[in-house]
Amino acid sequence: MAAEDRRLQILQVAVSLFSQKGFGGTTTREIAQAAGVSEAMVFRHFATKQELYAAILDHKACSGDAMNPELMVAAALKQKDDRAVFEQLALGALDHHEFDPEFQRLLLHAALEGHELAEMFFEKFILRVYELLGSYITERQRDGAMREIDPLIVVRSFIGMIIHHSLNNNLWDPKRRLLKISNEKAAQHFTDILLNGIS
Amino acid sequence: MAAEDRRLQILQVAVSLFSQKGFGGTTTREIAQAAGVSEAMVFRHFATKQELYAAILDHKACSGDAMNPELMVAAALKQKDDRAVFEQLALGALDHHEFDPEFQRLLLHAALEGHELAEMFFEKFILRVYELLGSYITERQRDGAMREIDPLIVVRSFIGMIIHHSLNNNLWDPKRRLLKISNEKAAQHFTDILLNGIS
DNA sequence: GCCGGTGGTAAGTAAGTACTTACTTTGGCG
DNA sequence: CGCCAAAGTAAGTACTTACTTACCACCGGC
Repeated sequence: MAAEDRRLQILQVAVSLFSQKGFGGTTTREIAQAAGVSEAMVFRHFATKQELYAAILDHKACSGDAMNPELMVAAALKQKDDRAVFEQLALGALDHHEFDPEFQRLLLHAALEGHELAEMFFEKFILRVYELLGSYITERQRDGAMREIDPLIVVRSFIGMIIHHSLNNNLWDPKRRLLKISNEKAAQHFTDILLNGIS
Repeated sequence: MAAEDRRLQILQVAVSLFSQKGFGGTTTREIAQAAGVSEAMVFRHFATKQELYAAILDHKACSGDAMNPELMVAAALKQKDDRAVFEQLALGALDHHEFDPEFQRLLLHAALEGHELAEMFFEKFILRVYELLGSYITERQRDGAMREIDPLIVVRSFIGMIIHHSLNNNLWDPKRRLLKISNEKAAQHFTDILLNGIS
């Protein structure tokens, strides 16, 4: 097997294990076993367990497709289509979290363990979403389309609905005992409540 | 030192460590050291590390003061004072999470690790909040005070705002770089957005 | 005064743990 | 073919881990 492929395979196997059991809860032997190689191979590709962990977070958080909020709603932003802006953003996030639940778990583990890449994700993504949405809301307030209220509180409310909904689906209630609803409907209703709430 | 006191002391020290570094990331030696005793004392009071962990989750999640949502808003519920119902609930949760940030971290760790007590917390608390708020909203919809919309979605939206705000403050943004706001103001604004959103 | 139980420890043990070393297999190329 | 580097491994090493054992010191009551 080619080195590059093996490296990627180990990485993917490790993603799954780390997301399930965290950094401290996963052993290098488990990773090697799951990849079907000896431990020595793991350490040939990643000098230390930490380096493997960092490579994973890097791979997941940075080489992102849905990691660019501006692109996702650029059209709606220009048209000042409030509903489209919020609904598309919500749907994008919900779909991403449903398609790749490991991502959210990994990120949570990293944040709880205080890994620097969790902070990096915060700065490179969350901060930008707040800025993007915040300034859009400010603009719409000046237009008279939304009432006066701290835009950051609005953003927090909206992001809260979305993230918490994903967290519920992925972590607390994977069987959907509390609430079973499509991402489309969720995005629509969250947007509905928010836009009504600040109009 | 009396046995009961020592037990409690070890428990509290372990709470702090587990909440910081999780189950796998905390060693029994660290716990003993932090409590100022030998490891043997830890194992005299708790047969295994697992048992200590379970005792902690039990202690935190069950012997709860703010663990009874009905009591907190009983008066407001009877008076059908919507604003008071939601605002008091929000403020109670926000204050609790601010006063005891370890609780949220511990719970998250437990949920990520798939500990049974996380599920128990879900059933004994979250489920009940959904039922309580859900049925209240249904009632108010019949009264014509709120528009027709799945009450569970409303509950999820509101809980989402609250939990995500606490999670932000405790985990992602302890320095409050994104949003610095008192719990009172947060509870007020979240309630504001929600009630306007569903009126 | 000494005795038993309670609170406490120093010094283990066996089974991991991350990581290494010294060695074997394999596949592609002149 | 013969060669050799890259892919791969078995069997370590040094250390940590959860958990034990065998032993001490205090102290109230007879």
